[in-house]
Amino acid sequence: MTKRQDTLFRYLTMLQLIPRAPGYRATTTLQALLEERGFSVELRSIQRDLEKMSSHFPLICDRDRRPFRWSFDPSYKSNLPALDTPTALTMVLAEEYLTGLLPQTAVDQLGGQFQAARKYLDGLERNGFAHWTEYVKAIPNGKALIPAAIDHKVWHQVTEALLNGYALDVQYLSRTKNQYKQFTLHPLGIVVRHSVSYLIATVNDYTDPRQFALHRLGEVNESSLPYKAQPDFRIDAYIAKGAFGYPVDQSTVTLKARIRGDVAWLLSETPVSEVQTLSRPDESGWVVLQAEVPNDQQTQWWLQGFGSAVDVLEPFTWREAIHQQAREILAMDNRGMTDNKATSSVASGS
Amino acid sequence: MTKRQDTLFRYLTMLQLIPRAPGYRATTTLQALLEERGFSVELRSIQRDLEKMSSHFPLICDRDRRPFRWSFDPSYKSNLPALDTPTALTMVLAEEYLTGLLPQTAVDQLGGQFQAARKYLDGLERNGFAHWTEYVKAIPNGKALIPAAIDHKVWHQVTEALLNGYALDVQYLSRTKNQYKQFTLHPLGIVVRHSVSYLIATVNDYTDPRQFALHRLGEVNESSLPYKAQPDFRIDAYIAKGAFGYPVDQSTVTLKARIRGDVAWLLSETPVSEVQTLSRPDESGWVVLQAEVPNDQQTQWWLQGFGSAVDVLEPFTWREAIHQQAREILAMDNRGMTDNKATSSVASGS
DNA sequence: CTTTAAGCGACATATCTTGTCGTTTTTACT
DNA sequence: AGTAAAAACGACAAGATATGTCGCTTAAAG
Repeated sequence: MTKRQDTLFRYLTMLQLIPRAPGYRATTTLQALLEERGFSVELRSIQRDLEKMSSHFPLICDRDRRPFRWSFDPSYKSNLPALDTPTALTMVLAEEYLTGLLPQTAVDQLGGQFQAARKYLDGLERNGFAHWTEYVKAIPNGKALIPAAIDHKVWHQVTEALLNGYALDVQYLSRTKNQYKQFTLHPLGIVVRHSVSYLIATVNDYTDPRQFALHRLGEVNESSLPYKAQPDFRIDAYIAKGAFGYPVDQSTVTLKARIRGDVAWLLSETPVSEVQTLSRPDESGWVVLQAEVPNDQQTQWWLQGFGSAVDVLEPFTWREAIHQQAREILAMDNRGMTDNKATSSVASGS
Repeated sequence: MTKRQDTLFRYLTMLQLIPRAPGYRATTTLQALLEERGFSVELRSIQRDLEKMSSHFPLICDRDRRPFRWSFDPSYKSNLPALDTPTALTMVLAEEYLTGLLPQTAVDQLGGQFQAARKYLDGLERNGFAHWTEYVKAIPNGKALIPAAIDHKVWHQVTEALLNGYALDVQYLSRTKNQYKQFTLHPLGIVVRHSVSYLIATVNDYTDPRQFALHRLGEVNESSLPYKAQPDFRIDAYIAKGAFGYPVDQSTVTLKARIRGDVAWLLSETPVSEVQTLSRPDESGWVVLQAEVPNDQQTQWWLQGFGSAVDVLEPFTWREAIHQQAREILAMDNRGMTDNKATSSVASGS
């Protein structure tokens, strides 16, 4: 009956059934699971197999309980060991976050992992309990926008070209005219901003980097032209210059603000900075926040999102900027109520 | 010399060297790569191995070119096949996003995968080119806050308890008094909001769900008390009720707003809604946006973040809310400059 | 104290693995 | 086109391995 050449695959299957410690699988459990998968073997064989493999893999055996319990060393980095509940749950949460942040195409590439995690959780399903999707949730930060769809091939080609250093012949859908134009691009970098992905590249014979939204790329093919590198290009510097609307300043400023109690609560749980102090609440619950924060647009927008729940005291320029916005909003109010159309030119002058 | 166990390892190694289609590995290439890894075998053996494995794995063989080219079926969901460039890049981006969104403990659990991806990209390194970290970047959405640290064991225990349905004896660090209190929790759900994770559970003999920030949990142990389920609990409904400061309304409203050209550009790339129209820009570049959006706080905050670049026309209540905020900010201005303390009560009345 | 389920050692044998060699097919080069 | 080199393929023999089986030991459960 042992006609199988299956031993190798049984080994593989076994390894994938054993979780990392503190999870474990008893020898008898393993036998049952293997049986399920079409390997019918004596318990003796399994015992032998485990012994044998433990000299090649970081397997741990708990011999204190009688059906011996086997696990992987928890620090063993490999994708062989079976999923455990925490990991599976983490993956599900990760997927929930990533969908909408990364191009769907890219998320799909990790799909196998996520699928395995979901399958694992489905297997845990306990009766009389709602499906696990009913009690596990990630609330994303900020408003969820609808990410632009990127063609599978485009993502593939672009990443390959970038990392292997070759030029691409592309069709790019120009924003202004609604038609495709043909370029040869020399990839310099890739930036994913919110849910839009951009290829940074030089065009044809030019040397200045430009951005190309991946979802605007049509045909993409490896070019026969040689790749022209720009060894001095650094993506950090490029972004810092404000190429993506967020001039990033490496320097920090000291932020000082009065914040409402509920906001203070948030910030005590997730500080905005390593260096952050919150005063005791005053009689009406407001707190003074003091923190070292990056001197960038991003931070200012974040503050602005709190509206009147935050009163920025310093830096003064930030305070002024926020108040300026408020004045502009109110200015729009006056006219907005009477005649929207007519105000366009005035409002845009802000 | 020909130890049996080597065979298992060779098989494993081979599988991990074969990428998904359209990537491929030629038999001879495989031989060289195996040699590198310490397996010196005849080419014949490799040919045999591949044949054998292809009856157990979805391996594809391109027999048109002479050194046969082997790949995995691209739809094969598993973490066995070798990484390819797009996948590796995606993982690196994913890690960049997830760090700061999920508890570090949780991200560490996926660490092995990410590590493998980085190692893969390191291996591609082309000379005369900056390290890949220099040209691959994710710009996170919104301000990055510093996530609270969660103990490894806590995450493990909580997720296990939730999914396997048992009660937990915990020590919870009360926010008000700075001391631990002992509870028995009956897990109902888990919510990750920005970078803070909460366990939703009923306490002792009560039946109302409450939230427990995971980073405030000290000792966590499986309880000897029986688990008390709340079969009617639904996390979506719980969140929708506003438990996390974001009352979510399933209904939608028609948003109508005048937006500045640059904002319109953003929204054309990543629409805020499936149903969205943008007018042609007027003479000063402003555009009228019309979209079906969820009637929730999140959306309003998002709009507010744009400041004066967006002039909400409808719904009128939203417009009013935004203007009210603006007025409050300006009100704080007048007093803020003279005496911060004194204004607390006024401002907090908002 | 008894019973039962696992672990363990030993062994014989069917089965696999692997290097080798000769033949065939394909690719590459002149 | 002709030839040489490379790779695939089939076959085979020897040595290595895997597996069922049996009897004994050990630990937990009742």
